[in-house]
Amino acid sequence: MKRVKASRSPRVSKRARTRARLTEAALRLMAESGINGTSVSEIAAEAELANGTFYLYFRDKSEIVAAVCQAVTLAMHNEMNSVRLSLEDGAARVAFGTQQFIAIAAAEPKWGRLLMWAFSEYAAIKEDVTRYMRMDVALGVEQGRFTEPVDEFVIDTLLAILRAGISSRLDGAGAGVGARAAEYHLRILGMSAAEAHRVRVATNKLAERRNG
Amino acid sequence: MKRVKASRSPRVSKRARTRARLTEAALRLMAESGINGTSVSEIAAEAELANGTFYLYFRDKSEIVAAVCQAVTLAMHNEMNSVRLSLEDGAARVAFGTQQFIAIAAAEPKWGRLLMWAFSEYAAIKEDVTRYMRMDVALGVEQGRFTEPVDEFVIDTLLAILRAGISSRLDGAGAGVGARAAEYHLRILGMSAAEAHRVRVATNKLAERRNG
Amino acid sequence: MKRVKASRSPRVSKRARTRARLTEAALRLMAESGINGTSVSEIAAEAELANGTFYLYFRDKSEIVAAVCQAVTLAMHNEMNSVRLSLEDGAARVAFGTQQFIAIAAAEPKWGRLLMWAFSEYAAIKEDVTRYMRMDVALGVEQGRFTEPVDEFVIDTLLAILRAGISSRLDGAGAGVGARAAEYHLRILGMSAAEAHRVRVATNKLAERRNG
Amino acid sequence: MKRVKASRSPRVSKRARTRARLTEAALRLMAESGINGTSVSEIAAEAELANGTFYLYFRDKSEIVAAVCQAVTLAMHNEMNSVRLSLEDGAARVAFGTQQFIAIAAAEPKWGRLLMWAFSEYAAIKEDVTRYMRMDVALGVEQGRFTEPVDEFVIDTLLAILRAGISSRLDGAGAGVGARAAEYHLRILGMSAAEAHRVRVATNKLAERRNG
DNA sequence: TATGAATGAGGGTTCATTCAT
DNA sequence: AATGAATGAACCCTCATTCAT
Repeated sequence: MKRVKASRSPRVSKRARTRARLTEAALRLMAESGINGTSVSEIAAEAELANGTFYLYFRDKSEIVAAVCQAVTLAMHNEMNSVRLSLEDGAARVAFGTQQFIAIAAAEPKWGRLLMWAFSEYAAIKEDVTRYMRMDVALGVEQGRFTEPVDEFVIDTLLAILRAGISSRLDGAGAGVGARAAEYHLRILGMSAAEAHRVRVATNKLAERRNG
Repeated sequence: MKRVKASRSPRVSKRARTRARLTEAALRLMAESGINGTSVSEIAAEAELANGTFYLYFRDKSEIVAAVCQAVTLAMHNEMNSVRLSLEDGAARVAFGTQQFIAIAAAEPKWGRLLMWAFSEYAAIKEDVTRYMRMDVALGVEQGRFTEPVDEFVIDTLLAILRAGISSRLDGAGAGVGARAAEYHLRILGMSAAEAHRVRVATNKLAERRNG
Repeated sequence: MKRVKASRSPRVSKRARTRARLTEAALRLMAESGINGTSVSEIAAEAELANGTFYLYFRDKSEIVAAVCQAVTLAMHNEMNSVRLSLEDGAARVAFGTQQFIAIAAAEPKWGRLLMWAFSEYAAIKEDVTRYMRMDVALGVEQGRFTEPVDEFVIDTLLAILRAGISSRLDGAGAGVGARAAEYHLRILGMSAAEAHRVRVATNKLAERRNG
Repeated sequence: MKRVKASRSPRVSKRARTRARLTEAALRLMAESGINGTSVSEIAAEAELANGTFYLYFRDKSEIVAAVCQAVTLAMHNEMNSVRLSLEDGAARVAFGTQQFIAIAAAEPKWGRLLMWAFSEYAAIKEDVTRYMRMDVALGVEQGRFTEPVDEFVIDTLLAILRAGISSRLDGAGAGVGARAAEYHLRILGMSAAEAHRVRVATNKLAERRNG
């Protein structure tokens, strides 16, 4: 099981460790039961801390929600960054990022499920998730790979598709869904279905080589 | 002794009027604060009724949620049906339906906002909303207008885009968003951006003629 | 199924018939779910009457409880009176009455169950049930059949045993329980176990003859 | 960090004290108004605590009911155990136990009244109360003191008599009722009235000697 | 006589948050 | 830094009873 914040190394202060325990506890519970479905007391209990201790680390419940969501998206970005940033083609980056993001959410369902809840119950998640997406799309636009003028609504659409992909996979759909979401992203950005398919397949091969 | 038509306002029974008052109150409040964010007492108060009266009309809170959501989607479908069903081309129907659905949600923001909340907090809404969508897509597929194989994930994707469109408009985006969402739908279903654009524009002209 | 108040004969006014419908409905429901577990609205619904109609026949809920309990105990007394009153020996009457009361409660479980609830939730039932008991015991005392001085506590004890007997039978115990309760009654009143047994057996034979 | 013994009143933890306050409040109120007739809010108020505090100590209302009933029956058993267990004759034990149980219920009317309600509204009380009774009866049977075959119905009958005895005393009857209930128990178990009387009187003398 | 809509107090329960220790 | 007891408002829901028609 991956930890959002690992390392009990002496480097990390006790305060930070306790905070991490709370964050991890919250992640476990919120992935299971949703954000509104998880109470502060439950989080404290899961972290083996007293009720009131929670408030020494977070001003209120919303603050830990933000922390958990940031931690998760950060971890997911980190997982995909090394390969993703090595791709020079913006279209390839978009394709890879989408696929990978969904794959990670499926491989680490706690993260995926938390995201799903967060999309519903914590609006600010949008910023965290779209950060990488905006960069890749902007790169592709700059490179003339996309014909669609890029604005907020395009990003919203891409995000909506990403979300649908994660949801599908968590409900049991196969990995193909990730590939399709990637192609849909490219189509939204103006590529034809055929072109999008070609890019996505090529990206996969490239990514495998970099990964292996 | 039941009276068939004896009340001062013979059109609607008192029971029906009170029920409507509750449903409308619920719609107003839920559009504003969400489904979970609206309490039964608030609904009763907004309808100027006593707390317990609510339960003479709905078995529990979930029942009024269902009632409100169905009422809204039904109303929206009715608003768009006459023109939509007159279109013979499946692609045109998809384009028109999407655009129109978003337009209605924007014109009647209570409805739109309720839908947004329902997407998050009332899973069953999906069935109500996708009903027309499935029909139009199926028609287009039958007519060979779409190349994308249609399965649950495609529908989920279309729904996600629809949702993004409504959300954008409620946040102040202009009517162009509806048109774009329509084109995105067609792109997802396999059409190129250019083709999608052509179909959508043609559909709009046709629809205007039918409407006026 | 026996009716507490039968006869829809023209003799009986409509008012009385409606009242009876409410009483019977209440009996059915209260036997099933207890007195506190049965709401006024449920009673009205079961009687196919409107909610408010109830209050045209009973001042409040407690009044129908009393009515139902009286009706049931009256019916039970009537069922056993013809044979019981023909017995001249007070001890025989006690034995027969006890046995018969339990037998009736078992044969008409609605009645039995109502009584069990009433014992718990409607103190006044005691008067209704002990009426016959007091008479029979007094007769036996007068005849010198019982040595135990009779006071309220003896009656309470006999009632408690009767109740235990009904409860047992409703829980599935066989008819033997009624016979034993009868003997226990006689023992409480001062007879030895052997004597009590003899009287009870003789009474049974006698009663059968009168019955057949 | 848990402190083993640091509070100003080291004897009992604050938690235990608050729990006791709730239990005692519940006992007071339930003795007065019955179990169903006592609300959680009333208990909290009587204990001078906030409504929600109750749920830090009991999962739900049923839990405090069980706790109160167990506490009462346990206390009553403890009060009578030292003498009762010193009696070697099963019949004496039954006689003493019954008398004593009723005497305690009368001396501590809160306990008695709670029991009366519990008999009606909390079925599980039967097990708690009959525990000692079953042991004593079994002992007497083993010793050949009782001729009545012992089964569930006999126990139910004994319990019913015990209950009648407590009820009588709470309604103002004198201590004689306890003695009579004891004799009735023996009669039910097969002893003649005279024998039962003898045993009971002898037991009383013995018990007084042990007590004094 | 009958209806049935309406009331509103009260029930059990949850939970984010505070605070004395 | 940590505890955990305590708070109290809010939530959903039930029901005996009233009243205009």
